[in-house]
Amino acid sequence: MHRRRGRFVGRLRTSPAGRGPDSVTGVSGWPDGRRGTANGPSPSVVASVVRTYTLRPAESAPRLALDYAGALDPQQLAAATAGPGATLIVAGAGTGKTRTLVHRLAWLVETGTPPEAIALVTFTRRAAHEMIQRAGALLDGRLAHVRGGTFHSLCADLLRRHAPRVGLPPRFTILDAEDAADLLDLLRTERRLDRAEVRFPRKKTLAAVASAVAATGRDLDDVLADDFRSLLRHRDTLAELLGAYAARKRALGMADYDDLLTHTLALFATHDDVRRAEAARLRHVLVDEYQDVNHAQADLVAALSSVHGNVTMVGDEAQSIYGFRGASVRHILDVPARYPGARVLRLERNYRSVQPVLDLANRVTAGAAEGYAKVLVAAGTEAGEKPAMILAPDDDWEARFVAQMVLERREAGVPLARQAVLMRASWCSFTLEAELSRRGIPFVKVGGLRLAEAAHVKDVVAHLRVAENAADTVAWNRILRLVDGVGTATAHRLLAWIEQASTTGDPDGPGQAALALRDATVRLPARAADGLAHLTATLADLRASDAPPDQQVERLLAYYAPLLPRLYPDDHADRAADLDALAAIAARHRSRAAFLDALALDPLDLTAEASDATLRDEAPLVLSTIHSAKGLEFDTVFLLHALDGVLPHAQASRTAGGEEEERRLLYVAVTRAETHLFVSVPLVQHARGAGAFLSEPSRFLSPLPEALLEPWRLDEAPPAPLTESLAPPHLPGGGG
DNA sequence: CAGACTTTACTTTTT
DNA sequence: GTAAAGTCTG
Repeated sequence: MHRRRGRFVGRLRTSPAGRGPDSVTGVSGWPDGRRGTANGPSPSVVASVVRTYTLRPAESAPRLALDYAGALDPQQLAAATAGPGATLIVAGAGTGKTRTLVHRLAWLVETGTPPEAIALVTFTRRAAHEMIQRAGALLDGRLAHVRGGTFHSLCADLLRRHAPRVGLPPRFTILDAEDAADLLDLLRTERRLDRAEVRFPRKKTLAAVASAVAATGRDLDDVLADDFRSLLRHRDTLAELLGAYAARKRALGMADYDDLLTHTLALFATHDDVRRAEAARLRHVLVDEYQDVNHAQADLVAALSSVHGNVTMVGDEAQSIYGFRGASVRHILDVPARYPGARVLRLERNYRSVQPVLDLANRVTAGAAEGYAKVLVAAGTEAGEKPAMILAPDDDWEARFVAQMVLERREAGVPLARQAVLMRASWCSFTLEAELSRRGIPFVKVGGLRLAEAAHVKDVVAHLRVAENAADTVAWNRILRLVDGVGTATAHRLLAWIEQASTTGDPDGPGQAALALRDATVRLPARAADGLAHLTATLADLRASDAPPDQQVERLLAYYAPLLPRLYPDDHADRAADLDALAAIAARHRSRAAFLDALALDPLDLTAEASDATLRDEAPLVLSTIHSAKGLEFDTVFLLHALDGVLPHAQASRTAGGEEEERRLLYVAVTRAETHLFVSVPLVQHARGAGAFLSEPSRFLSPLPEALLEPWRLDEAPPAPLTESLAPPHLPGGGG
């Protein structure tokens, strides 16, 4: 296909002035008269045929398995079948973005792009899987070989193949956010900053600063001036500390999440042959949720598409909600400048929601400081019900209302899995979770604390990591402290020695001496001798083992499980059960290294496992943070705790643009709903200490737009504990 | 010096 | 209600 790129005709609309929602700028991205040949054979194919040959009408050749025009509306069709070059698809909420992308995948493959030469880049592995699965259903099997994954997993794969070129061992460790903070804490302590006279920022803050620098490409001074004003006084100390952090990670073969991106960029910058080879493997790059890319990710997209120049970016600047992670809408707005000649197509018809839901969504964005031109209009004709604002006395009432309404909707024919409860922060659903359990309503919780982040799981994983990379002092630090008789002092002495042993030459291979703590010059407490011997024997077994990962976990548990009662006296039994589940998950991976990568890059793997039991029963209700619900849709949506201070979060107004991002978050939540939306406000919040305080509804919803959001008051007899189980469910008073 | 115990300060979203 | 930092005891 060597058709000339379409002229840049469409443009991003960022101000309310201008064309109405009906304008079809998307289709006009095709130069006039070109549309009819979109699917036709390319001139080069025709030229290679020697015999005289009569072309069939362009519409029917080449024969495509799918009826794209029948399955898509004109804007979607233009997007799915756009020609080569750069294409930006601006897809408003609910406009069939996934449908369009899936058809685009199919179309690319049908028109000759090998599936394995297509990269589908998303922010969560779940999104990639879902899309490839849906595409697979369209074009049986052929799309399974599309390379789908997150930016981070893509970079991790690439770096494993080229690690030495950026100064990393091939078995480098991937540090998750907590590990990164732990390493920074180690450096902080080494420098005695914990005893400094002026309070020095804590490890989490340090990690946030480091990440802001890496993800946004700004220098430390700018980051401090913009986002961490209070830390300006520590500027020099921070600069030194961050330098040491980078050096230490490199010396010990560790990479944090941001390093995966920036090392890949550095690899491309210093090894142009690698960039060319990698980019040449990809005939087409598709990026979902482009409004949420950060500086490094935008550069990666450009690099990965730098040979063939075929890149499709999909996004909606009204749904940008990852500013805290370095994302900026600037990148999506800059696409026309960065990719001269890029097509900008728009999807504007909302197929998801009934109009009353969209009216509320439009109202939320109407109050934005920056105007959004988007006015969502429902494509369907179903009238729909007005969203409800539940004025609940407190979160106990809120929980009972939601549980009851969930059951009511279920009776009305909406399966649990088609309903979702969304919240700003993970804790907002604690009361509801108890209520759901009490009523036997199965649910899965997405987002928030994960099993992979639980202390006992991290303990086990740390052992595997040491077996994989004996220089991984973050993991060493963790597992040494688990040994009875080893505390901070001994651990630090050992760590220093391990670092030295693993960075200097080692005749038995890197880290062997460290692994066995052999020849350690460190004085060890006699009490710890047994424990350490047991530990090193276990590690040596693991190190030498190429048994499947689940067997390695079993071997490890023989050592670790007996420690549980001492480490976690209160709930060691529950934790032991988690670890059995972990072994089962390990069985799904082909090697220890693959298992460790998956754990670092795709922690959702574990929560999915936890839900297996409930899946056998009935597909469960979905509880999710708004962030994790991005891209999903549900018949019925409940939004919990729509309170000022929660949404917008009290902390959000501290950074520039923080509050506007919270508004977009509310917009994302509202636009997940297809037919029914319940926004609830527990008016009395229980304070942590004694007492309670009155809260206000979210400022984005006040004054309460009663024309768009119908107030409901709950009316219910107080539960009578003794007869509760006999009483039929009592309906809350509807209508206000 | 390890580890239990006490006090104090926070408490978002995720790869 | 938790996590980090500080205090005490064997």
